[in-house]
Amino acid sequence: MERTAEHQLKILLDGAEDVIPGGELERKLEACARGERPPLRVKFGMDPTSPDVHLGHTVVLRKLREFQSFGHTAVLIIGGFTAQVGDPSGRSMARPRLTAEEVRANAATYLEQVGRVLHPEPLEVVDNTDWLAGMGMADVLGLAAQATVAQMLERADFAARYEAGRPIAVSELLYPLLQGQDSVEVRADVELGGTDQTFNLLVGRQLQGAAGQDPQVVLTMPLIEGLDGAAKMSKTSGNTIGVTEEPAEMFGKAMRVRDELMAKYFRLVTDVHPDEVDAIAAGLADGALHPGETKRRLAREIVTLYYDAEAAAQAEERFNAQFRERRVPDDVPTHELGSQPAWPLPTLLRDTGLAASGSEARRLVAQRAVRLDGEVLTDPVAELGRDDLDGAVLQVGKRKFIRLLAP
RNA sequence: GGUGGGAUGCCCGAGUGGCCAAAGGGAGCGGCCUGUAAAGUCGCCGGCUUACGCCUACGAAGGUUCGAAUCCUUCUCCCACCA
Repeated sequence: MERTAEHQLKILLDGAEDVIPGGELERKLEACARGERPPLRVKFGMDPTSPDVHLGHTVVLRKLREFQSFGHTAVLIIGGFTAQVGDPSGRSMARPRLTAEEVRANAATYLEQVGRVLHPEPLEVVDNTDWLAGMGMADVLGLAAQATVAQMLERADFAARYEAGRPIAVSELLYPLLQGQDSVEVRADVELGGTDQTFNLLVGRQLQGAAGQDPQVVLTMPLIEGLDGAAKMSKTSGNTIGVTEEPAEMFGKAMRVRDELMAKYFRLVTDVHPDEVDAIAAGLADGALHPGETKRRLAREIVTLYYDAEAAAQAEERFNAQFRERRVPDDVPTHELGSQPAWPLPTLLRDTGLAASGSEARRLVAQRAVRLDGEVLTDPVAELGRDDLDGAVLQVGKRKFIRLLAP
């Protein structure tokens, strides 16, 4: 066990939203430090429904990683069973039910991506299909008897829907219990989750207590807003920065983070030391730090985390060239022209994917958004000959470029 | 089981026979501004077409009508209230 319990606690609580019950984590850490108990088993569960890991996920994953750094065991639970049954949560009653095959494939992709954040060990990966799939009706009823309807209705999500008269499937009431059962099965000492998971995590405590186990400590992390600055980062909101995105893409997206969220991003998704994050926040507040430059730092930190400092520097250079100096980047994707002698502009825009349809292409031209080698094209019906096009860069808006090549 | 309400473009939501490719808002896209932030501002926002215009579209299928998102019939799905 590395470092003192006190030191661990300070790091582990940094950025956290809530620890329940207060003081309990400290006691467990101290017991470990004194060698009275083995390293903590820290649980984190995910549904393998969408395997794209983004910075929102990393807020919790990075916290899990910190536990690993202190020698504690990360217990990653793949919700294979849940994914196959189909979680009818929220409005999306049509949540996909995945087959065992899809679950396996998603889980593999997911693990590969999670591996970019977590340490390879100490790490346990388990699938809750192993214990949930085999439960009989009697087991289920026994589990269901451990919580009351009134208790379930306290969950914010359920309460709001019940109040509004919107449907709540009976099966939904069981989900928190299944998740709690996971905690019992893996004998979790701590469970991590976003603040929206608080209720479910607490159910785990309850079930563990009933099973005679020492209930897990619940440690919740804040939800981080996505690039739109409004909704929490999620694939459905389309406001994510994915951990597998290319450096340039990652850097560019990071530059779109709202000013007000910068400090939060520094704190939750980068390795910048907490004390320095405080300094950055203060600098931004009193104007000592330039927001644009600070955001460049943020973008660098993020890219460095998933690639390296060199990739980050390149991404920044490219970014500056493109947006500060308005130069055409030199590594733009190419498009092979066909064999005909000339192309109508709308057709060209559509074929290259720069416009979704001919109609949109015409609109873009009318709005002076289309350039060929930097020259604005204004004639929506222009016929462009292959000699004019070969090697030229076709551009739409500020950030879409295609280099045209004749065969 | 009974009664009533509803299904409109990516989302929300107006529209109860022609002026409806369908108000308004949001999202999105583009111009200006700029730090690819926010805010602001102007424009676009079903498809095909240089254009005239044509096609597809208001849950599904039929029907009435010169003409239907709007009326009728059947069907599917959702919701509320009562039991």
